Amino acid sequence: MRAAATNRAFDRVGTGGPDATFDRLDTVGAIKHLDPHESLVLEGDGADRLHRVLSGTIAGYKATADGRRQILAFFYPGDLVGLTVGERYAYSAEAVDHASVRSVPQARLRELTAAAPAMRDGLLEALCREVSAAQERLLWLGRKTARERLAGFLLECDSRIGKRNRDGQHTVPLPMSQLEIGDYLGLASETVSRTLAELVRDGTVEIVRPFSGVIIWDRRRLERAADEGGPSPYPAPLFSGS
Amino acid sequence: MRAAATNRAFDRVGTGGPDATFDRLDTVGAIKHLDPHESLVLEGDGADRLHRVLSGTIAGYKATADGRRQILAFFYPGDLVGLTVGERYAYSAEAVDHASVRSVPQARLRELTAAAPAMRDGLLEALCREVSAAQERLLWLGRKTARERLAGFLLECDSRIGKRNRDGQHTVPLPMSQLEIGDYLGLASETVSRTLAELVRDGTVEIVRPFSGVIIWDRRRLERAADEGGPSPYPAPLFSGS
DNA sequence: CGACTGCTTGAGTCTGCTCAATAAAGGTGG
DNA sequence: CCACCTTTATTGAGCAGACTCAAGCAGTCG
Repeated sequence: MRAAATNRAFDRVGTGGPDATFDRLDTVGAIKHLDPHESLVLEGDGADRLHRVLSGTIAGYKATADGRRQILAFFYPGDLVGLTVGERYAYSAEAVDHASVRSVPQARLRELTAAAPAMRDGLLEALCREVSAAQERLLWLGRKTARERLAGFLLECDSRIGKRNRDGQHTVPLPMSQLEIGDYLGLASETVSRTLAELVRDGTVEIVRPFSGVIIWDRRRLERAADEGGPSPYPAPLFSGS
Repeated sequence: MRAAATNRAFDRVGTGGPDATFDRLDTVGAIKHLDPHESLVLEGDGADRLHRVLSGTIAGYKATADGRRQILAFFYPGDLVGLTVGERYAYSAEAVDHASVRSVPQARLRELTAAAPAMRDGLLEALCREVSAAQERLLWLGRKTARERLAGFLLECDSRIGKRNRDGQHTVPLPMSQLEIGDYLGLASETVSRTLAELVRDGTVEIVRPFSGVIIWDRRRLERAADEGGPSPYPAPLFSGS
């Protein structure tokens, strides 16, 4: 049972997605392996396939003519890449590290959704979560400081792929480079480095060397940093009045 | 036939949405009138209704504890506000000007979607467009200059609610204040004012006084401003090589 | 005809960017 | 296994785009 073995790779995905809903996708389509930075889909290309991440990390992004890049999402095992109603991909996607995906032809997908209403509901829900995630990010990029964005990012990564370690702390793997984190947060890579250094000086987090993740030492402070920005002025208001 | 009369209000919506798909929504739910700045839904509240804009403009937004605000979308007649799979609204929404909506209870909506597959497909498509719009905006907020964002915004407004006037130019109504435009583009209202003044100095657009919209005098230049930023260095590369 | 709200414009500041130099990792071939 | 080369991270110096604060103006509404 190869499918079952493959599935185990994302049993641990924590967002509580309707992952099980898409299990039957595992019976169709071809598996593709990607090297770091290898392209999976390109914005504007015909959206002939839907991709489900099996292992590794994929970055979805948009780019401007002059090379600026905005990463829209990091996709982890269980996530769907290239979901669209139109006939063209709305964004490009490439592997962050060594990754593998199962690519399901649109035609097969249509058959499956026609047969299984639960599948269609699953797609609706996945799409809904995608909207919600993108909108949350709009607040970050439009209105938050570098410190707030990075803190929010680390917490987001923790909830998706973080694990509690033997010391009771959470270790958050960061498979992407600081440049990619910057492209996700709308920051220069230098700013990511500096801001991360600040969180380390605080004692909020520790960097796993060589750079491959962080350990969260003071979650409370990290949460405060995520929606206040300041190093730690006064306890969070917690929506008391007004 | 009051429903038909109400419908006419958004016959002109230009995004080619599946508006007709939702016509049967017009047979259920109550019509609500909203004054400027009147709240329609609040983030976190129980998402017991889906709202369809009949007239006017609605702003969907998220806010931070300390009052910073990011407008996620402006909703025009025909648009759906409050679409979510979860049981809580993911964002707040309030009227920009005098507006009216039809509010359909979730229960009725479920009945309707159960009965009409086309309705469900319509929701899927609407959601998909919402993702796409949000992701495009991520690129703006993360990687574009004030000039690029504003130019892009004016073009977006034009394509949604702009009209060709007698002189052959496009007139774009802007029902929202410059503060609201700023909250949409992640800019201070002063920056909106200044940047708009720059486009006026260029001869790219003209402001309709009192401030209520713009006339686009040089669309080519506006398009260049939207994806280059610079006042007008050299003709757009148009993706020639690489 | 005032009072309010929203727009405009100026002056100064600041966050985050660019450019640049150095250090640390990772990969490759001898 | 080591020397070499490339890529990525760190840190500093200076700059700039956009923000804040503030004053003045205009249009609207009671």
